Amino acid sequence: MSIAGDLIRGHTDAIILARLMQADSYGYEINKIISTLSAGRFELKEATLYTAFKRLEEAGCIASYWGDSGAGARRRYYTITPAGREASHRLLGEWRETKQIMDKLLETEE
Amino acid sequence: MSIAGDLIRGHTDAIILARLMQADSYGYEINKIISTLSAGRFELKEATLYTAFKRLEEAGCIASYWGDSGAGARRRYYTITPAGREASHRLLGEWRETKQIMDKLLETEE
DNA sequence: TCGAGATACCTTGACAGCCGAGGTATCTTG
DNA sequence: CAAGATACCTCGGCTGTCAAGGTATCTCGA
Repeated sequence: MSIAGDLIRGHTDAIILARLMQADSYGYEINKIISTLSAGRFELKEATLYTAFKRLEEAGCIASYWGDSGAGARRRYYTITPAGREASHRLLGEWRETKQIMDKLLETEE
Repeated sequence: MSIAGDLIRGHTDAIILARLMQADSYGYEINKIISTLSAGRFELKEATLYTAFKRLEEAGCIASYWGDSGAGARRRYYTITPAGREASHRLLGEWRETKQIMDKLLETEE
């Protein structure tokens, strides 16, 4: 991975929820979307992803159901809950704030 | 802290090195500068900060020396090394990349 | 003079998230 | 029927954060 995992640590939930705001999805697909959108530079490891799913489901942010697979093994789909939408919105706000502050702290030449 | 620590996890080193690129400094001061520049929304805890100093010194990115204090207790000043400058530059690049990718992953409305 | 408060540094142990490694099951295709 | 893609899951180690607690120095006011 070109970008160290710790750089996205703490953003994992935000990324997953943002995906589920678009549409229901499942682990394997979310992983590929992230990889595609980031041109391969972000890559959530499976263990990380499933840990996050479990965490988010326990927190009531997402719910899951077994769905049909077009091809391949069975899929566990995740859908976002109202609490998840709220969390997603909050996390997006936090990201924007983080971005501003980090820029202030790192970009010293104006 | 309004911004969870995990959000800046992985950026701590970059923040510290960026500070030391400006001038030699010491723990207590760096902490206050970060707090000030972020309007109190980022706040590295002391334990975190000193852990980071130790890590960066062992990695050869910074060096330290005891300096005079104008008022108060003795201070351990840190200065950035050539390796630290390199690391700082690299981390800044990674931050810019992270920012772009995160925006792609989170900001869905164009 | 002496105690409070600011300055300043440091360590320990608990905790949480990331991930390497390994495992299971299903479906398609040759 | 074997190989490879799809798809899910767990365990254990590692690393960074932080609450809590500790030490020492200096200033200033009562």
